[in-house]
Amino acid sequence: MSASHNDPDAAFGSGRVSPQRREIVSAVENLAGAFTVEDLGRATHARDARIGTATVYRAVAALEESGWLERVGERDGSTLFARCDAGGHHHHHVVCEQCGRVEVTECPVVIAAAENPDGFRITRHEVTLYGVCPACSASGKGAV
Amino acid sequence: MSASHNDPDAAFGSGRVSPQRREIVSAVENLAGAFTVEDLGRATHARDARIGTATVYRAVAALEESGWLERVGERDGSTLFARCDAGGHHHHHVVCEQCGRVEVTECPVVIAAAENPDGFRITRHEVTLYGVCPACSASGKGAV
DNA sequence: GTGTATGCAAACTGTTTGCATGGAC
DNA sequence: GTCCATGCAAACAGTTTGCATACAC
Repeated sequence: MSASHNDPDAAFGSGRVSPQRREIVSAVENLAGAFTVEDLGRATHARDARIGTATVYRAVAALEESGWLERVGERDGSTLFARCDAGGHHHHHVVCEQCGRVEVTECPVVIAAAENPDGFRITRHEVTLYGVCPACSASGKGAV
Repeated sequence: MSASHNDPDAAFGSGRVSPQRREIVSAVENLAGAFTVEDLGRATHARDARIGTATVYRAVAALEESGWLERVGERDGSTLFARCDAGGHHHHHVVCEQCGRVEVTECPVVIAAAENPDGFRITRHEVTLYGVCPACSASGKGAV
């Protein structure tokens, strides 16, 4: 089986898989949390210094396209991504403000018809929850 | 009374008020919806062509600081702003996807303790609702 | 008179794209 | 053999900043 759930090659769906892309996928798996493209580029460079920025951006775009990565928010001016295997089902993300850990959460938005301000018909929503994960809570540090 | 709720001078709080800033405030009031800094710059230029981009950015920052303007989302790569007089009370925004009209809405997020994924302690959330306002609904156009 | 807002242009940051080359399939 | 992915650098968009000048207070 060349496409187990841990096979980097599976992440790109029908796209081609190069050694660089394998490194990028592997780096994402080691990051284990929300990251910017710059974070990922840095992590990837630690493994192979010859991988260019554009390659990382293009790989991230391909991974997002295939559904293996998801946009989970933003930090400063940069987009935050995270590995996500929630598939097509409606969900949102919780991001730990201390370690960046990301978990999938059920949709916490309840919109009562009476609350629709001025009769807006709500078509979609964007939600990101921020919090502190159990591990960071246990370590006793306050919010940064 | 030099600071009625319609007095442009009041918008800047303790900041100084120049003719340019008055024009900018006035332009915001005419835009009446979500806008980018570029939108605002264009509207302002229609009134006084000599107002520079940096001035608009700085004025927007000052207006956001004073609470007169609020960041309500983003469109493409640009930040969306809108006039907001909800004061300090917790609220969110609904943006009409057709005309850009913005309304304040009560917080639609309900987080049951049992739903906190893996025991995250939720500290804050970002929510933006998108929809179609009554006027646009009435005009019968489908979503763009 | 003092200090802040302006205007211009240059600088910056995150991201995308063009093009020639190497490699996946 | 074909076509896609790479790498480099240049291009880009949105936004910020430096500096001398004008003006609000």
